[in-house]
Amino acid sequence: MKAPVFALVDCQSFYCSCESVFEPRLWKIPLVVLSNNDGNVVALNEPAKLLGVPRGEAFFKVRHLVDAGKLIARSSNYTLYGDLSARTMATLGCFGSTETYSIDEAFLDMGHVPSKEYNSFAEEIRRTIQQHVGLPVRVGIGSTKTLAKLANHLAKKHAGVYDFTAIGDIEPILATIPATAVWGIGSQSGKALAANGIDTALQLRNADRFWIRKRLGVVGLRTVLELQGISCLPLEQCPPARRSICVSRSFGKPVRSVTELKEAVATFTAQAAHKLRKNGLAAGAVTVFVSSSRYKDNYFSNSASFQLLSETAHTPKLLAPALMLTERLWQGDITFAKAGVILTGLTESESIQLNLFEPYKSWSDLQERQLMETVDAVNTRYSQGALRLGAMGIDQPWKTRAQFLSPRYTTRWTELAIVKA
DNA sequence: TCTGGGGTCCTAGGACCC
DNA sequence: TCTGGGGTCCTAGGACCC
Repeated sequence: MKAPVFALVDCQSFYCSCESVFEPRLWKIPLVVLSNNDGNVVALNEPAKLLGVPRGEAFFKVRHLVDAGKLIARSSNYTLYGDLSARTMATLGCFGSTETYSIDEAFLDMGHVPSKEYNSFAEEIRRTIQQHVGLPVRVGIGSTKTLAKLANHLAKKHAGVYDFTAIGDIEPILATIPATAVWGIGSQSGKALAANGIDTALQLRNADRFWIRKRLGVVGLRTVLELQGISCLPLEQCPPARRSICVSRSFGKPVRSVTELKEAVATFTAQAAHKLRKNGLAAGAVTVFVSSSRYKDNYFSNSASFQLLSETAHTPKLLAPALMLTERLWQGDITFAKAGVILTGLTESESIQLNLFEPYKSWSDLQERQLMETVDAVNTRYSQGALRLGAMGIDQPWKTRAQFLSPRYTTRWTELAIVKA
């Protein structure tokens, strides 16, 4: 069998690029995209990096640059990014078998491409995605996923394409890369490695396997083997079933009343239930978590779960326990900054096990489904929350800030870009 | 004043079983 | 005082990813 070869294709400064596709002046000027609640900087384009803004910086610390006209900020517009991501993945799918790894990255099986053509193939991918979607992508190629990821990292400094398989001896290159730049080596593992004199990707590749196994577990061992060119992670073409669905938000302003906390949890529950139905799933348990601000003294966080009698995707059936849990978690002396809802115990909604102790009423099950289908259809047609439960509130004073939101150019007729000629 | 969200996997430890 | 071996399942917490 032919040894595998992987490409890792990722979009350059994905969120910023999505914003720039529909507002081309942004390609050339410093741009940042903010997290939910306009909290911190999650993406920067090249000009913004040159300005010295660090990723993850709290927005209020760089706000003066925006006020001075030196920096443009956008709230995150996940509707837009999700749609451009889907278009990018669809285009990439024309080049071979793919595994979507994140909103802006995918692995591609290169097995069917003659090795002499890797480079031109990668260039063709870049040209095509640029033409079809308008997004710049980079391609890294390697004999394992970990090496392909590392090659992609190098592609940032090599005109967009980097191919490890074209290089006879990669050791001198690995010696220039910090171990923490390797996929799977985070800050904690990085510390453990550094304490044992392992600072570079080359040292990691040559580290003692038994020590790695003991210190970093099987995941760490796999990383080392992959660096050695031994492929341990196959291309996953069918993503495994989701195990959980989570909707959580920081509040736009502090929440002190149980009414507001319940409104927020009700809203998150409805959103999570909508996601559930979109995926054809039903949930067996609901978890609610709440917390105060991490950045203040007396940080408080707590969570509680409720096991349902049988799996459901019916919003009111998920809402009742969620609200009950919220009342239990609320404390009068706490200022809440964030809450969330997690649905677990997910199963395909077509294969729900009936519960022996719960009355079975097929007509009401059918009615419930039809009701939810109608609600989803109305909300898709108009906007999420157009049709909602009273428990979600009207004014929603706690709702997330998004002061710099761009239009949903590709998914709303009313928000289409207008071209003046 | 203002500091994100949504996932997965692994491991260790406890409960429980024969 | 001495007190087996092996397995499963569940959960909480940690680490990682983007």
